[in-house]
Amino acid sequence: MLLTLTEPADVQMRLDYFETRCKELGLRVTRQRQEIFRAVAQSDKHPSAESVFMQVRENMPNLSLDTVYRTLASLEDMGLLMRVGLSSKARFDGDLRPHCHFVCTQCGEVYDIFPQENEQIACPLPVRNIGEIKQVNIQFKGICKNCMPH
Amino acid sequence: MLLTLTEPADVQMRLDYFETRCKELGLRVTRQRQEIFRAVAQSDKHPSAESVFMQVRENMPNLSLDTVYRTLASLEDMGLLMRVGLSSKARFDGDLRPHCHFVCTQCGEVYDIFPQENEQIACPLPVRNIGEIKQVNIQFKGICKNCMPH
DNA sequence: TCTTTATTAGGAAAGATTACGAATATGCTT
DNA sequence: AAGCATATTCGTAATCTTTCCTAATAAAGA
Repeated sequence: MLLTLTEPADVQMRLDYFETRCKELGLRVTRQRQEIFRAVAQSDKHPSAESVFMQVRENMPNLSLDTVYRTLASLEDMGLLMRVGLSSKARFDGDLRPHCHFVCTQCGEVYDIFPQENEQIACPLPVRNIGEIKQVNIQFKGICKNCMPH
Repeated sequence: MLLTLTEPADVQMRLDYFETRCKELGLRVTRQRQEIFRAVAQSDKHPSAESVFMQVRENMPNLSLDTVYRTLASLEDMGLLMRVGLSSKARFDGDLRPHCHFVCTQCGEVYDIFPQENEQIACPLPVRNIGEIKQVNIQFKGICKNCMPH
């Protein structure tokens, strides 16, 4: 299968936006942040922290793994990249009726969301070209009412 | 908020189905498996491995954590429960256009799925009652074509 | 250039999950 | 009911992923 690589121009635009965003938020534009963001922005491979670390390290041998984790988390907070999946701790659900989950990023609580009668969850997308689906997982992330500053 | 607890009768039905399923697959119905499955089946709290461990341990002080992890994984394979979220390793995506992911449970590869022009991803569900949504995550799990026994 | 202070490197610690060998108990057979 | 074969479990150690801590570093404004 052919994967379309992100255009360099596009990456440059994103890097520019990254700098803008940093300045907006009063965050320093360090070389580490730039390179780490670039590594994710120009990849189609959904890299792990470890693989970002390996790649950026080629040009920055002193980069620490902690910095990668810290930076990826802050880039996520800044809305510059998204984390695929959830937190590092597995949670289980014995209820197999089709439903979604709302995960509170503050307290970690997981809420069930059952679709209304007339609502369809299933998204009939061109997934079948990729493989055989065994399971669908729809998650919302946000702040739950308990954690909201009333 | 009031959470409806799963009916006991329902749990008993699930336990029966659990036994049937074990026998179908030639797996032994051990007390550990029963109790671990029961703990998840009768909970609305999306428990973690650790909390299942703690709970079942009250009546089985010798239960080992390894057994909990092993059993939860096999129950997932058997289709008796689902794992909320993904694997233990975080993956990141710099592409913020709305799209879904297909995760191959065999090789771990993550594929992007972009919706067609006329397709809507967003599911307008009663999520707003729970909190403020920051992000939506739609994942498909299955076996990708590369890993399928052609 | 100088100063302030956010950020990083490096290693150690914590947290979550898995691996391993000896002991146990299930399901089958008699 | 007893015995057997072997899948499963226990207990602990090891691994893997992520986070914490402190001195050193470097970005941004004066």
